[in-house]
Amino acid sequence: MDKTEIKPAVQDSTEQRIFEAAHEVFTQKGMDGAKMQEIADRAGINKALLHYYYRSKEKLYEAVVRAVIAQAIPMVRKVLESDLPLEEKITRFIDFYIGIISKNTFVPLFIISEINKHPDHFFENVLPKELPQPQFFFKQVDEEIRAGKIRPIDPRHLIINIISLCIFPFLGKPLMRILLGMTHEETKQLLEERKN
Amino acid sequence: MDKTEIKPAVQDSTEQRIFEAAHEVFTQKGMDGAKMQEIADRAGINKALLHYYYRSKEKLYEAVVRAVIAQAIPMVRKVLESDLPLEEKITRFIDFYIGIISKNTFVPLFIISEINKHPDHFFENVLPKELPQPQFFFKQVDEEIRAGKIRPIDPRHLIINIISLCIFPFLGKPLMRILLGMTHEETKQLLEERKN
DNA sequence: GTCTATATTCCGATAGAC
DNA sequence: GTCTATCGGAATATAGAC
Repeated sequence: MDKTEIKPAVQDSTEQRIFEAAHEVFTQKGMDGAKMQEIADRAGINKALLHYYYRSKEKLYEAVVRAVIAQAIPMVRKVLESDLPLEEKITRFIDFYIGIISKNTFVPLFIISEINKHPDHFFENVLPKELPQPQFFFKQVDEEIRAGKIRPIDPRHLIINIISLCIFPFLGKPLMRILLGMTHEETKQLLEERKN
Repeated sequence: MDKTEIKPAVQDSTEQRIFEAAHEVFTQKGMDGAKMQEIADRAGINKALLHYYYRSKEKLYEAVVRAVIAQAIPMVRKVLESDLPLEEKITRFIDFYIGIISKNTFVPLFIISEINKHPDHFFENVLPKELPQPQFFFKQVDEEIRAGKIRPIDPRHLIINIISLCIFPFLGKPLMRILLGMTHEETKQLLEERKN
């Protein structure tokens, strides 16, 4: 028991706190909008420490992006690669996904935005080793179509449809609120309802 | 014919060129990512001139936002307020919308992103005088449900669904391309197909 | 490891000549 | 109206004391 350092998964080390603060700020404001000062403030430490742990803003950003991607990929794989029956699979995915995203509203917009603005960061540096394999999902859809269980559809469109209907309502929440003239409460409730 | 200045709608004045350059840069990079230098470069003029025509970066940004909103609002009104039969209305909207957005990929993401990052700019300064009125649309949907023409659905969800399915595929295009392992060409073709 | 102070870079904005 | 040159502030990054 004389380890000099305990290394539990959840540790309140400075590095950890910095990372969490950076995660918040970057996902909400993007690479350009994020300021090192704000990150330092939220972490309750000094600007200089940011550079001590992560050499530069860019490196810190990369760490966050990597974490965000690492969290997102398994969710997608889960849909594409599990061998549950299609409908069940989709239902589960939607439940699971809407749960996550409700608590983490900024992440999807962050991913989409930053891919557009800084494609290099995503594709040169932070690309995950193992991309999801959609082939299995394609095959499954084809089978269910042949069995007459679902109407004929290009499986890629099906995926896009599902993802669109799950993600966009959250992305566009503020916009919709204005268009439909709703209060925050109504908006929140409406999104809850969508699990149908 | 001795007017000192001709004032056609499409004029290649410096102010016009600045605005167009600003429109490109702001919609692609957002308020924070956009740099005055880049706007000047694209307009083929000097940084100082930007300030001559538009006093500040913020003012220039506002001008762009105003234009973007002014262009977007009528599109939404068209769906919500015209008195075509519902299905026809939706079909037309989709055609029309996908046409526009294909040429103007960045605008929707710009709107959604900037609303999240700078709500003040959108809601304090640039709010359009006249918001679309969804009530008419709601009523129409109700009627068609009662007539048994469409299955029962909260009209707000219907709107959200339509918009999601139209907009998100473009927002998420780069993401989808990676997930599904497609080439640019395949992606483009897939989006074309979606008018179904 | 953590801080203060300072260097460095970048960018929006202004002054002033033409 | 348009340019060059420069100011001033903000933000990233480093030096160095503790």
